[in-house]
Amino acid sequence: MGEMPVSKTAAKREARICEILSCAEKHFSNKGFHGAGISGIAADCGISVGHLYHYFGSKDELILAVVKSEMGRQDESITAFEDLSPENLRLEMAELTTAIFSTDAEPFRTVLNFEILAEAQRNPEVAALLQQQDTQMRRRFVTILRRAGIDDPETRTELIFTIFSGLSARALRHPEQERAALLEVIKDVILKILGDKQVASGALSA
Amino acid sequence: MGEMPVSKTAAKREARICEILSCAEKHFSNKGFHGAGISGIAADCGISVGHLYHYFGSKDELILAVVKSEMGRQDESITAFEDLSPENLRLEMAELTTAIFSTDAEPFRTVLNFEILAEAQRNPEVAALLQQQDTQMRRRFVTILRRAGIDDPETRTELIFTIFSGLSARALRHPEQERAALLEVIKDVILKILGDKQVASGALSA
Amino acid sequence: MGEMPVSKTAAKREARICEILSCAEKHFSNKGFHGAGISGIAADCGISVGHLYHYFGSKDELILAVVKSEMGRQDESITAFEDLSPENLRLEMAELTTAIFSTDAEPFRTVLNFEILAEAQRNPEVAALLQQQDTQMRRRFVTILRRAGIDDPETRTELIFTIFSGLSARALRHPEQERAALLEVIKDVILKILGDKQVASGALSA
Amino acid sequence: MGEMPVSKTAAKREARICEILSCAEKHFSNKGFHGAGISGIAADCGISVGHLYHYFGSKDELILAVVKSEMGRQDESITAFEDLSPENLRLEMAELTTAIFSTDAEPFRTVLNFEILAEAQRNPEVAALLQQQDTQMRRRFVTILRRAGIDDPETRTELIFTIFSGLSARALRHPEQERAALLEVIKDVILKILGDKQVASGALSA
DNA sequence: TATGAATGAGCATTCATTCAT
DNA sequence: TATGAATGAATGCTCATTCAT
Repeated sequence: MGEMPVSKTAAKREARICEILSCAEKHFSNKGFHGAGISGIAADCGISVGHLYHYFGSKDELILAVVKSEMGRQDESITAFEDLSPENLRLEMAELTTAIFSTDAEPFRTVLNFEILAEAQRNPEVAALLQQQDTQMRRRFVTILRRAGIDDPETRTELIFTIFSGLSARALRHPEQERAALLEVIKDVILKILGDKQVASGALSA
Repeated sequence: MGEMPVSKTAAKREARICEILSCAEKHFSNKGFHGAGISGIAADCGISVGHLYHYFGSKDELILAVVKSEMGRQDESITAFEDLSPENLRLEMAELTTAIFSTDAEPFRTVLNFEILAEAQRNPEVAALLQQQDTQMRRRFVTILRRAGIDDPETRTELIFTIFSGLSARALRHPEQERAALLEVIKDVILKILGDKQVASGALSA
Repeated sequence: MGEMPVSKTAAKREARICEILSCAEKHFSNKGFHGAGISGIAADCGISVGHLYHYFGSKDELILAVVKSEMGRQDESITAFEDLSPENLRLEMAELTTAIFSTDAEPFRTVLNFEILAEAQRNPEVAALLQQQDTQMRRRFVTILRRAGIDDPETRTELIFTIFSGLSARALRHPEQERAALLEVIKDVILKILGDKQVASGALSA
Repeated sequence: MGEMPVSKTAAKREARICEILSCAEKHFSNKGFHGAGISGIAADCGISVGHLYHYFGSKDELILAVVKSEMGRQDESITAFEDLSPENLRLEMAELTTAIFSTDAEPFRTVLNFEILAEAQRNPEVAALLQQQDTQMRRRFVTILRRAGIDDPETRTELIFTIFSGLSARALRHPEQERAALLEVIKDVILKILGDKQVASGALSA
C-alpha cells in the first residue's frame, strides 16, 4: 500500500529533490525569489550548478516547485483539525490566533507567504497554483466544519480564512505589544463564528 | 498660502524626484523590487543612470522612498472617511469591501502591498517604515471612529484593519466568482462592528 | 618684496588652489591616483565639481599639480641643510636615517612617493617632472656639499640619494623591529660618505 | 620526480590560471592596479569576464595573486647567486648594478615594483605579503653570504638590499646618461661590502 | 565665480543557463 | 548521475567631464 519508490535510484532521486527544495526554500526565504541565486542554492546543497539543472530545468521551475511544496505543507497542517470534536475544533482554531503571531509554519502564515503572494501578482503559473491550492484548502475546511455540524460552512470558512490571512499581515505591520487585547477579541470572534447558528447579520446581532 | 517651492530649481528637482518615484513604482509593481533594474527605471524616466543616482544614492534608498510614498498614499486615502456622519461612515466602510476586490489604490490594498510585506521580512528599514505608518493610520482611524461616537474604537479599528488586510490577500487567492456571498457577509460584519455598542463576545452574540 | 598677489581676487584664487591641492593630496594618498575621484575631492574642499574644473582642466592636470607641489615640498625640505657647518651637516644627515622610518614628509619619503614613481612609469609628463625635480635637488645638494668643503660632491650626492631612496622602500618591506642595527650601520655609512676624503674604493677600504 | 599534475583537468586549470596571471600582470604594469580593468584582462586572455571570476573571486584576489607571483619571481632570481664561489658572488652582485638600470626582471626591480609598494601602503594584505616575502629573501641572502664565508651577513644583506632598492628608484628619477660614474662607485661599494671583514664604522674607514 | 544637473561609458560583479566531459 | 568550465548579458554603481544657468 502507498506509493513506494520504484527503485533505489528513484528513491535517491526523490531524496535529492527534497533536499534541493528545502535548500531553495531557505534561500528564497532569506533573500526573496529574485534575490536568491541558483548557484548559492546548489552550493548549499553540496551539488554542482549543472546538476541542479538536472532536476529543475529552470529557476522558474524551481520557484514553482517550492511554492507547490510550501502549499502542500499548508494543506497538510489542516489535517490537524480533522477528526476533532466540534468543541475541540472551536478551541483549537481559537488557539491558532495566538500561534499566527509566533510560529512561521502553519496554514495561514509562512515566511514565504508574502513572497508567494507578490509573485502571484506577476507570475500566472504561481497565481494558478495559489488559487487551486486555496480552493482545495477551503474545500477540506468546509468538510471539517460540516462534519462538526456547523451551518453554512462555506461562508464561515471564507470568514475564517479572511481573518487569519489578515492576522498574518498584521503580525508584520503591527508587532507591538498592546495587541494582546486584539488577540482576545479575535479569539472570541472565531469562537462566535464557529459556534453560532447563523453567521452574520443574524448571528452577530443581538 | 500653501507650500510654494522655495526656488525654481528646487521645484524642478522635486518634480524630477516625483517622476522617478512614479516610474520606479511602475517597474517595481511589474517586476518586483528585485526583478526591476535601475537602468530600466532610468530609461523610462528619460534620464541617464548616473543621473538617477544624483537623486537616490542607491537602489535601497529608492525602494525605501517608493515604499514611503506608497504608504503616504494609503494614509491619505483615509482622509476620505474623516468628516463623515456616523451613518455614512458605516456605509462607506461597507462599500470598501467591494472596492478592495477591484481597485488597486486604497488604504488596504495596493499592487505593491505584498511586495512591501515580503521586503519588510528581510529589510529592517522597510519593516520600521511599515510599522510606523501602520501605527499612524490606526491612530487616525481610531479618531474617526471616536468622533463618530463609536465605543472602544481601538479594538474595532484592529478588527477592521485585520479583516481588510485579509480581504486583500483573498482577492489573490480566491478570485473566483462565487465570492459575492462572502462580500455580503463581510459587509454585514463591518456594519455590525461599526454599529454595535459592544465589540465581540457581547456584541456579536445574541 | 617677493611676489605679492596682483589683486585680492588673485590671492583668493591662489588660496583656493592651495586648498584643492591639499585635499587632492589627501585623497590621492589614501586611495591612489586612480582610486580617488574628482567628486570626492571637490566635496571635501566644499566646492562643486564643476567649480573644481574651473581651476584644473582635467584630473591629469590635477595629478600633475599635486606631484609638482609634492616635489616642491621635497625640494624645500632640503633648505634645512643649507647653511649648516660641515660637521652639523654630517650629523643632521645621519639623523635623517632615523627620521625616514617614522616621518612621512621629508625629502626622501612621502606617502605619495611610490604612487608618483609608479605613475612616472606610465605617464611621461609625471616622469619628466620627476626627473627635472630630481636634477634640481641633486644640484642643490651638490652645492651644499661643496660649500661644506666636501670632495667629489656629485658622486657623494648620488650615493646618499640612492641610500635614502632605498631606505624609504625598506621602511615598507621591512618594518620589523630588529632594524635598529641596520640604522646604526647606515648612519655610520652616511657619516663616512660625508667625512672621508675619497668616496669609495679608497675611502671605504682600510 | 617533479610534480606532475594530479589530473588533466587540474593541469588545465593551473595553466589557465597562469595565463590569467600573466595577462593581468601585463595590464597592471601598463595601467596600474586601479587603472586596469577586469574586462580588459579577460578579453586579453580570450575568456569571458564571468569565467575569470571562476578562478579569481574578486579583483583584489587577482591583484594579490599577481603580487604573490611577482614576488615568487623575485625570490627565484636569488637562486642565481646560490652556489657561487665567494669571488664570483662579489662580481655577480656588482654586475647587478648595471642590470638594475636596464632589465625589468630581477630581484630588486620589476615594472610592478612601485605599484606594489604604493598598494602596500593602503592594502594591508599586500603589505603583509610584501613583508613576509622580504623576510624570506633576506634569509636566503644571508645564507648565501654566510656560505661564502662573509662576516656579519645580516647587516651586509640589509645594506645591499637598501642600496639596490635605492638604485631601482634612481633608475626612474635619474635616467640621464652621466650616471656611468655613479654605477662605478656603487659597484665598488658593493665589492667593498662583500669583501671587507668589518662592515661599517670599521671597514669603511681607513 | 560658482552651481549642480546631466551624461554615457565604464566599473566590478553576479546571473541563469549550457555543454563537453 | 555528476561536474565545473564557459558564456555573455545584466546587475548596481561610479567615473571624469560638460554645460546651462
